[in-house]
Amino acid sequence: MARGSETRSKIMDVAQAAILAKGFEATSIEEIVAGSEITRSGFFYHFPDKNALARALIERHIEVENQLFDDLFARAAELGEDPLQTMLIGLKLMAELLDDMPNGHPGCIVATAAYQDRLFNRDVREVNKRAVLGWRSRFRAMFEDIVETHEMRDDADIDHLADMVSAIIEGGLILSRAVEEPSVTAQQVRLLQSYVKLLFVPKPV
Amino acid sequence: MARGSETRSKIMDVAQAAILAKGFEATSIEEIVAGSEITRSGFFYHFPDKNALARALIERHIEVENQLFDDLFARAAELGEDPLQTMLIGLKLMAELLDDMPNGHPGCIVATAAYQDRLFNRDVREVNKRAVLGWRSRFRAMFEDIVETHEMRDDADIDHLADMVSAIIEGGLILSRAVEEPSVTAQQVRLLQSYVKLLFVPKPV
DNA sequence: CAAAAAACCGTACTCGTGGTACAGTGAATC
DNA sequence: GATTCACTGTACCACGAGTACGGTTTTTTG
Repeated sequence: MARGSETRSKIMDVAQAAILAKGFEATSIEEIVAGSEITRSGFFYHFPDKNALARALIERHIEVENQLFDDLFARAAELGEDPLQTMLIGLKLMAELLDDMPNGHPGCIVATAAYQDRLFNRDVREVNKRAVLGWRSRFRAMFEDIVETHEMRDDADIDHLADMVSAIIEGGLILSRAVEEPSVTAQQVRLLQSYVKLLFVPKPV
Repeated sequence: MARGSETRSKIMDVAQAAILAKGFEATSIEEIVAGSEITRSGFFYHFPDKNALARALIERHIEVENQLFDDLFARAAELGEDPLQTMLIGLKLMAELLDDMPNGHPGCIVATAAYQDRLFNRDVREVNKRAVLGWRSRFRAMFEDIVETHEMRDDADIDHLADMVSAIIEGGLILSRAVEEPSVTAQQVRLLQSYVKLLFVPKPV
């Protein structure tokens, strides 16, 4: 990695840790600078302002998370025999992954952005929106595969089902933070798994 | 209402509207003051600092929401024949209520607080925590009634089920904000209703 | 190897916002 | 009539974001 992008990502690492722990506004540039072995000038050389930092962080976060989901559901597809099983296994793996993070999930930057509308500019909110729509189409595709081969016991819209995965995770993260119980998110994902299990009729063996 | 508490609640009204639209940090005291026909000094007469405002808002919000839930599920209990039906009707009513808010739900202050840990002091976070635990015990009581008379098709923890109501709502609110689709929250509540319907075996008529 | 570009450092300054201090004022209350 | 409540007005401090800009050190490149 070139020298420039190396310090850039170092800044982002430090910023991300601080922001997830204390929130975006509560994290000062001074503080980020101190932890990154760089000066204020150096920071503003890489990012025109704090918004640019936020945007970069969200974009990186999305990439990492997408990769993680890719791997997770690829593994699930290996283990599962059909789309429904793959989804069920995938959700179980997700819950386990969430459990393995003793301090709770690092937290979703996307949610932070959603609740601070005007603090971030249009740009950042657009990136955020695209991320959520990305998840929707990802899970929608999976549910489409399922409905092709499995009957539904209740009529649920597929787009809404796809959104439910995101909603449960985001909602779980909020609860776990509010109540200070890291396990909550994983529990919610397991309930979602239970719903999917009940909603679709398994293929006869 | 006495003169003092009148301006106090006026400040809170203005602040709440602004905060839900733009976020806590993005709303300046100057701005609140301008919309409340009061001076800066007047603001600080009522609230020692911004944190006190946040705390007062959360507390008031919880009261209003609790009252709303009380009414909603009281109505549902009138319409339903047993605990399960009451819950299913209650969730439907909730979805309708969410739908009737054309600009989407005003948004949950609780979530804002959850994602800005250090911005608020311990006090505010405690209030927030109590609110979430309050919802948990509320819905837990309802689910306890249900399991007494209905069999479960999958084993789900009752506390987790109770949390799911909050999680779905909070998660739905985040998604709807991020994607700018006000209908998302209600859709998620309907899916939760679908889950509850599938999870419990209805009483034979 | 020299020139140019990239990646910084230092200092100094502006501006908005939260918060403090405190003296003063009009209206209600005791 | 004195006191308290609910404010107003002014002045002031601290801190963080952001700008401006000149200087310095690495890297890269011709």
